[in-house]
Amino acid sequence: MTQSIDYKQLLREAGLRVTPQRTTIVSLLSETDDHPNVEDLYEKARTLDDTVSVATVYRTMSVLENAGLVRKLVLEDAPARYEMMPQTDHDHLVDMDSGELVEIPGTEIASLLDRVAAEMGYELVSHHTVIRARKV
Amino acid sequence: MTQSIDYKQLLREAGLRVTPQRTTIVSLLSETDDHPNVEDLYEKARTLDDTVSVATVYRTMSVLENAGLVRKLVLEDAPARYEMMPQTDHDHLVDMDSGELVEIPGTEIASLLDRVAAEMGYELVSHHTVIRARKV
DNA sequence: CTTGATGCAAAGCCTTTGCATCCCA
DNA sequence: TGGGATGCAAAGGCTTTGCATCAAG
Repeated sequence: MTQSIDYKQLLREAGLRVTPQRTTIVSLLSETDDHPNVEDLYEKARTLDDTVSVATVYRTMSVLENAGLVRKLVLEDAPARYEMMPQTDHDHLVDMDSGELVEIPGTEIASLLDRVAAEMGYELVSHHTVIRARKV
Repeated sequence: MTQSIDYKQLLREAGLRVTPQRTTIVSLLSETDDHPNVEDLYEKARTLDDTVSVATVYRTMSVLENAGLVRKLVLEDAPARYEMMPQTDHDHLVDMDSGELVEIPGTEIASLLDRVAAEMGYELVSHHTVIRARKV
């Protein structure tokens, strides 16, 4: 059982069509610790399958996001980045000096926001928290 | 002493040049409860001063943001919105049904994020939290 | 086969910028 | 009067889309 098959199953189970392009993109995104943007993914995908187009990367990210397989990270003054939907809930911190994107582990933030939303009469659907910070 | 003068002083005290366009834009932004985007501001400004250009609105928002007078709100799939730098710290909630942007009062979120950053060895510079939610 | 997926290139949207002119300090 | 601010229009960066073709189911 190759890893490739796992990614195909992931797509299939989400009710999505399995194409070589989608399989390539999902495998790249699954196997990186980065939070790549579309250009990153496009360039890496090209080295594995030179038929992939940027349009397909964009369309695939959109499809994957709607299917709940991928999370889109919207940052200021930079193209969106993506990560596979995290198993362990986390938020993000941008190191202002290096530009690095660091994951903030834990559900502490989520549960606070959940409570805050509830207190305002809302049910939280999702949240987006980005901290900009510098190393001490 | 008119309000107009207050806005001019606000600019002057920030070390910025006082121009009719900036004064108009600051007054509009100060007197609204909305969180207008550039287009909103441009259209409103036009009704008061038909010399204002979109480019100036963009440049003014950038200048005001750098001066710490204005906060930029970056949202998904929508142009950035702006608000005068809040006196009372707050975050934002997007009502997914109405599209309305609601302010979340209090510093509870900020202090949690502050602590979280510190625990990771960082000093928080700013944070950006947007909750997407539905009315219960 | 039929319908959705893809590649390509063009278009779209928001934002920035070059340049000549203007005007605040 | 000098340097920053403005208007205009063009360009830029990221993303979406129309259309013909392709291929998954």
